[in-house]
Amino acid sequence: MAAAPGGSAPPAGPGPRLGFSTADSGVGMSGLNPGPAVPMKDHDAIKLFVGQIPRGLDEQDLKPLFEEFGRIYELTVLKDRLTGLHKGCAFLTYCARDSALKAQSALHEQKTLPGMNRPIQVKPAASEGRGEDRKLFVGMLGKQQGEEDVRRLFQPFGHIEECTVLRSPDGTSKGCAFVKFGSQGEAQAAIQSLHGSRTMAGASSSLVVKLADTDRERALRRMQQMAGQLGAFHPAPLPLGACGAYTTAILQHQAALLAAAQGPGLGPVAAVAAQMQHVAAFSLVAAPLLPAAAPSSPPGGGPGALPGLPAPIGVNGFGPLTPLTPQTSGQPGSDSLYNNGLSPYPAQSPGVADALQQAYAGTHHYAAYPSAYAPVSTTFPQQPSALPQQQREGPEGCNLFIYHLPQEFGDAELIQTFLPFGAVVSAKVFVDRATNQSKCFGFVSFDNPTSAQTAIQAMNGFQIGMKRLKVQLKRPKDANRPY
DNA sequence: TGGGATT
Repeated sequence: MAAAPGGSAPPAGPGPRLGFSTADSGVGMSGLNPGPAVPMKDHDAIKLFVGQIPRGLDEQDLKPLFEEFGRIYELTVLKDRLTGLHKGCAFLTYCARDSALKAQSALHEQKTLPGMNRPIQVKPAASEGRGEDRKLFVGMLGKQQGEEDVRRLFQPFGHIEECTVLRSPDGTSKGCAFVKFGSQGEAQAAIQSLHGSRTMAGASSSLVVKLADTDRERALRRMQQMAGQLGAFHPAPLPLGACGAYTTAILQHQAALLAAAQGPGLGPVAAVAAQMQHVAAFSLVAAPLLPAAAPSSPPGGGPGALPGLPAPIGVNGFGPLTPLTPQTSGQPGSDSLYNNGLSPYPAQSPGVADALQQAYAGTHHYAAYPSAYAPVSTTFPQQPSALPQQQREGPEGCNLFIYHLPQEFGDAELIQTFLPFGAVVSAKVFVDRATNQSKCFGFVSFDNPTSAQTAIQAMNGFQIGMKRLKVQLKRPKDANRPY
């Protein structure tokens, strides 16, 4: 085993030694390390767990049994740390990997030692994992870095069993790799030293070195990707309860646009109206969670007054702005959903525009609190149930660039904001990987250019606090390159 | 004002 650099010894186990060894797993152990010359063990040696050993047998007694499969590097009976009592099991490492495999196949559950009712257990120790705890995922590699470059980077930390750079079908690197070490300790040493330690040429962030996904995690990831593949967002699966004040206010704003569209034939705004029906249907799903709609419209042409829509439940159904439906305040659930138990919106019945201002002012107000009182994540709750979506661009003319987003805006809020204008294929707020902070811009893709144009019409210049949203078509990929 | 990935 190669020593880890920087003087930090890998925790996988002691090197060759005689006599006593210190436990590496919190159990007191006495060691046996046979042979006058200190034996070397193979870099790929396997540490075996041996179970169902009679309490009366110590290392010297067990040695002959196991030596017939090869030279023993280390054999240690596990003893209780406090009482020193034999725990009925041991760790066994042969010098050669092959010896371990032979011993396992010859002994594991094949014979029962005297006095035991169950057959002996001989199998790789849990600390050996199944490769999972010594296989690393490496991200943020430069696209030109190949296997050899990656090996050079990792070889100081131990023996590399596998090294694979992930590539697209056309052969270009995906900027990430798998590196499998001979031991867990080597893998951990590499993580400690390399993760975040440098930024590779051509990478957008510092090197990522972490344990690779387990099979289970991988399966989960696959499922999520499948779900993401289903494509455009349909309103129904989105958890509405997590909808934040901003989003709600924006929806109110959209409702205001609708209200302004009372006459026929207003083009894009009429398209919004069509989409709002979509949203109204959507809100039915969440209705049990939400305050009942006001039976009468608020003054000033509020959403309840919208003409031509099936039922006014939709817009009110979204709203945390309880002043619009004051009779609902105090209903179970509404406080925790919408007020964070902190500062209810003032009990008045403003017009939609006012409600908008209130919502933004309120949210900014929260953000000014010490984080212990009003963490941003409370205003915009995490949505563990929201599946990570596949990033997909829509057709030409369907992709929007949105700038001056509120700092707290996440993907979910972006989706909510633009959903009323059409089927959202993807929505992404850009996040600084180092700080996890939003960069306050993002992209939204629709499945048709009309939706995109409608969204620009409705939302470009929309004021939030001191800023106005900038909503425009995304520049084509190479528009920046002058030549 | 651009896509951070898991054989």
